[in-house]
Amino acid sequence: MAATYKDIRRLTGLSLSTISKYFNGGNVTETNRKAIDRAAAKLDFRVNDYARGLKSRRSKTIGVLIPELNSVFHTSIISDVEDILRTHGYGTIVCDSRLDGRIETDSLNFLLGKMVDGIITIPFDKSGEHLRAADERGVPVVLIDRLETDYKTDAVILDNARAAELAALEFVANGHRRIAILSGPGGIYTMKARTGGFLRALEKSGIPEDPAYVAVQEMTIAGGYEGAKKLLRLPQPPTALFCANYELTVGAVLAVNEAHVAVPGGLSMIGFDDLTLSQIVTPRLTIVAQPMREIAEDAAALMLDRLGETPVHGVRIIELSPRMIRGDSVGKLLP
Amino acid sequence: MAATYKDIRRLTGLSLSTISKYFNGGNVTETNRKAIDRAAAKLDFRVNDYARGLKSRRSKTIGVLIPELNSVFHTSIISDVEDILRTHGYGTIVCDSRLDGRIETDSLNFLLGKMVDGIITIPFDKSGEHLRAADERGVPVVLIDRLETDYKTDAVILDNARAAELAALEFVANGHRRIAILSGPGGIYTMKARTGGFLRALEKSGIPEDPAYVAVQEMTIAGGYEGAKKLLRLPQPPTALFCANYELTVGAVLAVNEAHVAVPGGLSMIGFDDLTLSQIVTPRLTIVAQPMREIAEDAAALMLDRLGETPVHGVRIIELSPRMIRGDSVGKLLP
DNA sequence: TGATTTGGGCGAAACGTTTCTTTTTTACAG
DNA sequence: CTGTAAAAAAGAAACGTTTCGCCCAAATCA
Repeated sequence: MAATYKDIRRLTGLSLSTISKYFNGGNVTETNRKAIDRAAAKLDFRVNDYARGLKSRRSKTIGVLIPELNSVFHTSIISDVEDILRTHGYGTIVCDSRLDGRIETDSLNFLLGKMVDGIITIPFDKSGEHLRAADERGVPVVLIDRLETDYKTDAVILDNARAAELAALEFVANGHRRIAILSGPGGIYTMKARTGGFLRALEKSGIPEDPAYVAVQEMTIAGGYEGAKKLLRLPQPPTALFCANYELTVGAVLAVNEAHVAVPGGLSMIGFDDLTLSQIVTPRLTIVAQPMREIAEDAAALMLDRLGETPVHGVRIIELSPRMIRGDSVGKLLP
Repeated sequence: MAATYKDIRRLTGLSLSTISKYFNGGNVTETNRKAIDRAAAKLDFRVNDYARGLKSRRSKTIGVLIPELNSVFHTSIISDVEDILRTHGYGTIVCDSRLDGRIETDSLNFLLGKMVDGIITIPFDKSGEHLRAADERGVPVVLIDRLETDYKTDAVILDNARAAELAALEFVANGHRRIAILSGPGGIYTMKARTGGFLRALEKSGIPEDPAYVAVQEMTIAGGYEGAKKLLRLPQPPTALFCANYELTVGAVLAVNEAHVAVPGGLSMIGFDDLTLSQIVTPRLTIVAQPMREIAEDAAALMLDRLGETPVHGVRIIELSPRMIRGDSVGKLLP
């Protein structure tokens, strides 16, 4: 049976309010502090979060809602966010929506039921309608990676167009003209922005859009593999390939390796996200990297701000800049 | 402001107990059912989990504690477990211990504070000491993938020795003698069991242990990559390589591809876990597979059993059998 | 030294449910 | 119709905290 304040009162003779004050960081005389500590240790006491949450309407917990647990980018960011929030005394509850809008709504409500103080999410639903429930309850929401069409709130995102542009310009600067992009469904915020930015950059460089060089696949390793295979099989295969996210990059690398296409001799490649793969593959992959640590830090900071005493006005959207990390996977094409 | 039973009482004239009964699946007259439904909809009412948890000491929530979010095997299993529990009315809270024993203990206490009804964990700490806290609170624990040395409780694990044996025998049957294993630290339950099983099987087949052919690395893609490189650089490189987990397999495939070693011509390979990679790589990888869905189902079932009315006696450990999925990555070595 | 501030301590009333007990209604057999 | 058993509704007391207003003693000031 779990111990309560009453048990501590029994052992110390102090009042419940004093005990409560102590466990909430209030001031208590040295004598009482020791007495409570001793009693708590003896009883293996732990504050009952439910009673506390019921009364105070705060849980010191942040809900984290992401589309799937199987995306390395997502889980990396989330892990960092967790670490930061932990140092500020906040626990985190992670839910994944399994790429299902209904589950996403359910999970959000589950989190609200758990009285989370805030919600950090990489949204899946394209409208953000489900997030209104948080709003109505006064629970702040911070978006990561993607904006919603109908729901405006704090967010930290990448300058996706710029990221894709970096890749496009690198290819162009090296003399490439047959440049392909391997991307995800246009319904996904990031994919749309990256594909758009990529094609616009090419166009500005005088390379018209060629639909054959735009491969759209599921954002999975398998999708990347399929997409790359398809591009390689074209009668006029591209000389350069940009992969618009991490999973697509991994899949493409596998396909290219397997087809014994030399990189960069036979194909120049630029991947996405500075995660394991790009760090170990040879030749070292040139990648467009997101400042992942910074994303996590900014998201956590936005949330902690909202949770602070002083009210924050308006909506703050932080757009971070990508940077290119040059490896040896882009070759110069002689005219 | 969130609505409460009292608001529903105001709209329906019913008593709190009737309303409570209804929201807990009790019987209520048709008229009242409708009235409550209408009021709840109008008020956007949702039961307050904290009040409910405080009173009933149950949360309809299962805590899930895993070492890291970045392991595909872990997150796949967890996703399945979540799905199953969801259909039984249980929510899940996922925590990861970031491969840190102290965080693991903290997270466990966090979960207990959230009044989880049970804990499903892939433990990281080798003793399981931290799990006693759950015991003391009467919260059932189910282990997945790994057993603990000092804490006995329900678990579902793989017959790891058998899994490794399958691989070893396959190599032997194809005439291989220079057989290597790429494994993880001996401190990890699964790695120890797999390495042990592998070496014992070889020994029984008359192939003595050769330390040079046992590569121990961190269980990451980078670790697998390093380990495989090292093995390939040996003066007498192995003709066959078994990778003892998924991340190691991915890393090894990358290294082998990159070194332009033909599979199975130059090296026969057997990987671990039936996840994306093995499904898409060419030549199709022979793998030792865990019945992942079954693991998830059994773990969920063990937990639901403990949560049921009828008390369950003793400790149940389910050991599942691995199976081999033959691809084209193991070649016959002529004598 | 008496008046005033300061701050720890106390008691009691919530918070929104569940649950046990008691009362009322309903259904139905006699 | 009446009497009775069963079902449904009502009433009231928790659950373990936080928080508000108040009291008191010690410290500070004039």
